[in-house]
Amino acid sequence: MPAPTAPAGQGRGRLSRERVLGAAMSLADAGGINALTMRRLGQALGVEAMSLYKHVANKDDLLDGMIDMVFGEIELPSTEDSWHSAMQRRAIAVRAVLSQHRWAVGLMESRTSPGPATLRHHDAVIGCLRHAGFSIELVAHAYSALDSYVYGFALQERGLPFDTPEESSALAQQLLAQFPAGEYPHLAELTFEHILQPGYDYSSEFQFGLDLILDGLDAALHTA
Amino acid sequence: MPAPTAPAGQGRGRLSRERVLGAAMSLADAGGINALTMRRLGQALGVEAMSLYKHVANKDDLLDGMIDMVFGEIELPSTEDSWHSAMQRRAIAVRAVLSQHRWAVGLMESRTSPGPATLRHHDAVIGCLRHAGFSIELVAHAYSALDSYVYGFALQERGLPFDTPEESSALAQQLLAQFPAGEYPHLAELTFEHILQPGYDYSSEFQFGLDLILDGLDAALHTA
DNA sequence: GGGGATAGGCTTACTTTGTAAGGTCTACGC
DNA sequence: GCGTAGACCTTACAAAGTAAGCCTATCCCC
Repeated sequence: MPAPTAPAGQGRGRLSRERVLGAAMSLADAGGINALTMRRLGQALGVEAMSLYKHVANKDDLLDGMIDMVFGEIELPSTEDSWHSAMQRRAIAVRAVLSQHRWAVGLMESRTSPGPATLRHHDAVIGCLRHAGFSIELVAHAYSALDSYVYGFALQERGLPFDTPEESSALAQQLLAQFPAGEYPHLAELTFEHILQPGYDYSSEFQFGLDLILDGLDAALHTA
Repeated sequence: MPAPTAPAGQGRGRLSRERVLGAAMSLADAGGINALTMRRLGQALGVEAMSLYKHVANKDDLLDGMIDMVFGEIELPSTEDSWHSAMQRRAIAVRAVLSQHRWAVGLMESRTSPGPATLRHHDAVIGCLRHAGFSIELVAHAYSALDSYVYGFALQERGLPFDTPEESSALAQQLLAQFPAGEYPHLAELTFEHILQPGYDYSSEFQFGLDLILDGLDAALHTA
């Protein structure tokens, strides 16, 4: 009686897998993956925790769905660009998405049942490289190298204590101050003379390594 | 009265931070990070869970200690080799350690208080590169690129459902069989014609990407 | 040697988590 | 009108981390 018909609008309407996944992502984005509990998720949706189980099988299924949604946010590489720029754009897009959803990198590991968006994504990337003349073997090499780098970079970025360079450098300074003078000279040098310099931003390191890999693949493609 | 003096031998003697950390690593190695609970850890040491708190501040501290122990297992790069082979050896060593302690990659992220072994390790790597003539900036580039790759690779490796190629391929086959024929043609091609081929082993992909990065650094060093 | 301090281990108990089992209510087809 | 199905709720339990406080053996100083 209170609820009219709730024509699938925005707010209080019926639950659905999509709404559950979306709310779960918001929660995790805001408070980290540990802030995502079934009870809190229910609360965010105005519902009891157990009601969620009508829409996801269990928490693992929820996490699987979230990962697939993350992949869904990544634009598929087009086969119209050169493979080089397509892969560059994709790498940047993946990193962007992973740094927006910091919880995602840590999950990729254990989830072993890829969803449709994930599979579509992989298929498109492989297709792009095959299109450009990569042998199957070289595709495997390339994909492994690129993804390892991108995921690893995201992992490191997420390890940083805070988001802005200012906060980060404050923390590094405090950390360095703690350990015995002269104990780690090279680490200290790098920190003081580079990382703590104004304007340093770890995220700008991404491009360097990416170019290394892309250029190397270029060479491999042409000598093959 | 029952315990004689227990002269710090091997088994039932007193606890210590080292013994606790060691047992925690064994538990995590054997059953994954989720198998590591304070109660089970206590049980493994013949002790109640709460007793552990005399030796570690809390579970986070325990995890920090474990990570530092992992770093402690990695041989420090010597400055006697060429930087190229020293970095190659180090990368391989890191990967080996991370694949022996699969739980470790997933933790690196969130831990932000490095222990002494970790700091020593970083210092030695940076020192090795500086010794070889890398500018501070290039050291930062190089370290970021190498570690991103190594960690990312370890992350992907750990995502694989099972350890042996046989198990893995069985699973891939089963997975592929599930999705609609022709839906993901490139992914299917790569899987059937490469990954499922006898003798394929993902771990051998490591070297390819590593060489890409090392060779690229070589070039960067010489053009600088 | 005696006495008190200390440290390492134990007991108990509370909170938070995922989720199993089953109840209730609402809407809709006959 | 009534029964059936699906969505949501209530209750309950096991497992986790850990706070608080107890118990006892060891060790140190007089």
